[in-house]
Amino acid sequence: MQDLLFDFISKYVSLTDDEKNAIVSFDVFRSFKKGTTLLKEGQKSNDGYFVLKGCIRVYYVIGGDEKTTAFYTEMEAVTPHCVINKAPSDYYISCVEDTILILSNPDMEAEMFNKFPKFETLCRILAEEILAKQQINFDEFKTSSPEQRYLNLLQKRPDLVQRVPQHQLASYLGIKPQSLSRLRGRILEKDKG
Amino acid sequence: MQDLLFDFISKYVSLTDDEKNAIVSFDVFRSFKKGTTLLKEGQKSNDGYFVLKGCIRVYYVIGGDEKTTAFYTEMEAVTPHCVINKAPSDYYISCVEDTILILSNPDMEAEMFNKFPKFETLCRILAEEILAKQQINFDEFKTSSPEQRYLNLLQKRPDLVQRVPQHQLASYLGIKPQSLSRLRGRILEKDKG
DNA sequence: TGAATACGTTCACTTAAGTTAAGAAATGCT
DNA sequence: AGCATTTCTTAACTTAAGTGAACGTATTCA
Repeated sequence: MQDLLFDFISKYVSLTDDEKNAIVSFDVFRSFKKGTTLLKEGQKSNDGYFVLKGCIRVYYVIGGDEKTTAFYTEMEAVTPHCVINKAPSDYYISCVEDTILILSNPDMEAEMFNKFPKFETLCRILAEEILAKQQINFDEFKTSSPEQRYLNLLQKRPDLVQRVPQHQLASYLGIKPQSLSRLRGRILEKDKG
Repeated sequence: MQDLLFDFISKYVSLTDDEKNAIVSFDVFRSFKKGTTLLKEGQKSNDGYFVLKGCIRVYYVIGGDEKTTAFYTEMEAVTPHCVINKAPSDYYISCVEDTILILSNPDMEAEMFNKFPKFETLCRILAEEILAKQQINFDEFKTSSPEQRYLNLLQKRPDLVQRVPQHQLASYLGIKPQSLSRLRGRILEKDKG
């Protein structure tokens, strides 16, 4: 399991055994059952997440219903907004599947940055890379219709469409579940005709 | 002008005079006339931008027309995707107004990170903070209607609505200029009634 | 300064998403 | 296994965005 992490990191910086051991010594690997809530609205937390296996989901509760805005799957990382700005969370995070995560928090990061500056480089590069990807994602979202967004998702993250409930996918696409159903029907019709 | 930069940085890390001089020595302050194109589709570039004064705009040309996806104004920074992934740019960046920018590039950053590790900390914190803001932004976009997005923009960046042409604002809101016109009329009606 | 271009608004019409409701299918739980 | 709940789909109707066109008003620039 740890190898998954170190293989991932090796794409960005090379770690000595010392550095690897330092990570392991923090004992950050955690397993969660499907449905587990990791973060609640109103809650303060210091935990960042890196998904080793499984899928977690960010959602808001607005006017009584859930609005899903993000899914994180294997080798994706997220530091919740509430960790950055030290305020109560605006949203929930829960496990879509049985999930294995690596937890991080600012104290642990500070200690690591101090001992091994290389880790700060890693985090900077990761943040910059994720930010750039996020921007492209947002751009695509803005410049396309719900139908295009769905087709795009089928291309880019076909696994998501399988492993995630439709109604959660719908709000991820910025539409209602009924519209997603209809839209899928429309696409099937086109493929036939 | 430089003070604007150093005041901004001082919110994150404190710089010595040596460090300030190092920045200045890179001679990174640049002025551009309204309408100047900073980056073109297909072009490779290494420049990141920090807006000291003015406004720059990111847009795609899709099927012959412009889709504006971002505006950066005073004290906002952007590193184009093409700089991160070293590929030709998918989009254009141009100046909405006469603009003063600070240019950065990976070589210069590497040198600074080397001499003053504090700069890497600054960049990491900035990237993390911008990423968190961007995520909230994206979440708001996904969970609201074009009308709500416009009202939200009026609240959060009222200046933008003034300084930017309507048709550019429209695609920024994910809709057509005609729809923005109509939508604004609708809001005015409501306010009256 | 005058012609050309770009910009914003309005309108009529089309298309697609939101809403409400109902029912079928899948899932979870005891 | 059987009941309850959640999830997905369908349908009819409403609302809003997309489209194409027209028109008046800046802006640009030769």
